Amino acid sequence: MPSPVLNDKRWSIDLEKRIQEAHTVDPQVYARRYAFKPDSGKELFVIDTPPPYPSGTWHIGAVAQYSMIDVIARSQRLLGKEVFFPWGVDRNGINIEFTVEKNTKRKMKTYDRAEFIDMCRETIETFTQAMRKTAKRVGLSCDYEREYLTDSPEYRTVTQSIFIELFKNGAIIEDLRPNIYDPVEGTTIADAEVERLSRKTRLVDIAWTCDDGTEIVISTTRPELICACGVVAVHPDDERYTHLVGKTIELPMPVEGRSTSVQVMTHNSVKSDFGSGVLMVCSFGDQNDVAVFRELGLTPFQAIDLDGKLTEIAGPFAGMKVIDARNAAIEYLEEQGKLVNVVEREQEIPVSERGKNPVEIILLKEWYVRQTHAQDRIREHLEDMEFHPPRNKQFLLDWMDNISIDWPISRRRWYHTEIPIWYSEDGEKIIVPPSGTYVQPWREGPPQDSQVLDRTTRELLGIFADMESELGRIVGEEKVFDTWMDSSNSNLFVSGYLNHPEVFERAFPTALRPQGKEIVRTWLYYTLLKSNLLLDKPGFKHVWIDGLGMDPWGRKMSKSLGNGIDADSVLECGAGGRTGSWKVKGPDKTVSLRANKIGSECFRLWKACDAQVGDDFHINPEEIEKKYFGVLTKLFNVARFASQFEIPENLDTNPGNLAVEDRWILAEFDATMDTVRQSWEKLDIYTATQALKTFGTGVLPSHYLEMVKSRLYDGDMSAAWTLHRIVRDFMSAFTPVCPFFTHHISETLYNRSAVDIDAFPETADASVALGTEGGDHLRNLSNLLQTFNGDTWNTKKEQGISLNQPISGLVIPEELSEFTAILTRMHHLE
RNA sequence: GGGCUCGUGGUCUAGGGGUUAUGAUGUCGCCUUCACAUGGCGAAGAUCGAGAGUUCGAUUCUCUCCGAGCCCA
Repeated sequence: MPSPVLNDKRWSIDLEKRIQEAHTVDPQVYARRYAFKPDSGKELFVIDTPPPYPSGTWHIGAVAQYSMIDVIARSQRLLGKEVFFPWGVDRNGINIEFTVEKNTKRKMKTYDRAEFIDMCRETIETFTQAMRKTAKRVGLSCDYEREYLTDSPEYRTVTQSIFIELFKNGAIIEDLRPNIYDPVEGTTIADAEVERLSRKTRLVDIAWTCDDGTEIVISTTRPELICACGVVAVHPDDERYTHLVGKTIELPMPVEGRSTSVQVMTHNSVKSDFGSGVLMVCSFGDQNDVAVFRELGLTPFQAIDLDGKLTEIAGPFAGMKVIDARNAAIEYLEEQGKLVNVVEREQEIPVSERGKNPVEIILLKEWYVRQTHAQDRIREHLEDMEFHPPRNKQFLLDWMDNISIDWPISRRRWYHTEIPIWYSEDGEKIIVPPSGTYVQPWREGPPQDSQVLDRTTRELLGIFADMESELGRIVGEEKVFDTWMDSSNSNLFVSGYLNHPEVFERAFPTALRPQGKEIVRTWLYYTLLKSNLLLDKPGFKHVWIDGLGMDPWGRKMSKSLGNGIDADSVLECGAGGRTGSWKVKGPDKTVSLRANKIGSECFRLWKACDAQVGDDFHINPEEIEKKYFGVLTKLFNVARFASQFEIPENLDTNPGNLAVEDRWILAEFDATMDTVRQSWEKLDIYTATQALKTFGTGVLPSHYLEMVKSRLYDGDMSAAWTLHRIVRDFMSAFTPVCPFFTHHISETLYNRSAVDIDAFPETADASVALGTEGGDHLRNLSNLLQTFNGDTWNTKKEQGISLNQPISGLVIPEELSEFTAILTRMHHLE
């Protein structure tokens, strides 16, 4: 008997790793396969890869999502597109600042700014390396040579240039507005960065006195803010207080430099059933206060400063931290006999997402991207974008419905892109660098060819070199951008904006934005906003929004729950014969999970066909192995079986003398391949993979191979041609999901790697293709054929005969008369 | 409190106004059969979360409730 060309007895993790290493060993080969070649003449397909944020370990759910982005990248190459699958790393931001602060046990602002920035860069570099290793291990076919870092001068230049562009066209403005502020980290944050935490707070009832002597009780959790009270409000329908409306009411605490009383007015937002039904409105206790101040046209007070301490209007409490001032205020009120009641209760308070610090709303002069006016236009652009799955578009629409204020983009942090502005001494003119230059105004002066603009009208006044003498002492902006200001340029950057205009022309709108649903309101929304404000275009052709990777019980993985599963442990499971085991805290008890072999190919296969895109998915290594490693084993063995038979010289040309069963399986294969091709075109990974799996582990081995085995052993070249043609094309179509597996098989058997195929395989036998009469006829017999085989196996089993023993008395159905010869031979019918 | 998802054999999952409700895994039974026992063949296993409504007909559409998750206030 001939021996198989595929040496290994079965697919293994060590084999997978060997193939993977060989795959990346030659940079030129790698580049030929995966580098972006915009001049190849093919249609461009640029993927706006989510640049991961390096922070120790990479979340396994994100790794799973990325592997699916890779499936899309590879499937688009298979369809003949020129794919740019960039590898970017998001390195700006407060996370890395926190890491350095934690490592050195020193707050950022105690450092020299330049020194701190260097420390951040060094620290993040080590994380970046680890992340790239995982990316390669899971098989991402990114163009790593063109790696971009969002903290590189090249990337930051784009951010700064876009800012200047938007400032000039009026989409970015500077204004004094109430801002959400994190006093501990000392920076403004956006709406999207606020979350809520449940904490114990004291709700205090305070007695206030009106000018007519009436005493009323007001409940509040923020007594320290009485000094910033602008108005006392009751609901217009609340008859208990009608008589008080318009009266003046005395503040129950001493204040400095402001009136000691306020008016009682009505407002619809007051909840009559909360406390006494009377509300003190302070600048600013919460977002509602902001709205009331705006609607009633009141001038806000600055009660809290940038350090989170009360200002001088707080009189005796000035200079105290908010929490100390609160305690002191309660004590004071008690002494004065104005404290009616105190209740301790659970309340959800707004905190910053990163630092978990209670946030304050304070008045600050900041930079804003105007966005409320752009919503309708963005909606129009959305019509031209295809969402996968369509229902996940709703996350975006809901968020857009809630947008009521502009986007504050300036932050008082350091490891971010600098706002590229200098101010003239009189503060009336600003200096901005020329497009394409990266500047750091906190430590350098403007380039000579910078432009001087009027700060309010944005009118161009001249060139810096000519005007330097009349500007006085120039001050560089110290503030930086919100990191989303960087991230939301990613599609522009990877498509060639500014750096490669001729590519950008063809590549924008960017072909694909793949991402998780948890960052729809930030990354996706801000990107679309930018593309709209800058170019008035939709940002993408396709938006692909995947669900989140959850623990085996469907809960979010988190350190505190102890239910995390490390990505590397899954990818390395089985390497060197080492099994994997995981201790995961379940809802009731800690569960031990075990698996012998997983690896990248099995992991990818699992993600590709375990659930449709967009749904949250449960990650359980035990199940991944149980359900999908067998699929790989099966497919490998089909190929290994085939590999022992002669491979016809010309697999591309149909020999023309095929037996009916050969033509039948080719008819079935053509239908499968048609589904696969269409699914790859629609970015439908699930359907494509399911179709391949069903064919490759089902009808092909169970029915066709059983049928033609004896012909193959007899050296029948028609059967060999059919089988090899199918195996070869199958590997090509399957390569997006399991690139190393298919690479190995196709290279070993056919001297041509499946990963190099850049045209979807053509029909092997045109006479049985989808839509032909001959093909339909054969496909219609499939069920009957498979049922007959099943019945025959069953009958043998019932009669206690082994499958290769002859059997008599079975009748082949009339419709299958064409198959009489082969079925008789297959089952040893007598 | 509001919004959006999701609830289908033990477990995971497909589907969708009329189907014997898909597939996998697990369970059980049989089979060393010349690619594969990390396998093959077969069997059992689901009142499609609960209730009401629309309909000739609902697991599918609508509503209410229950449960899970995410997001927001």
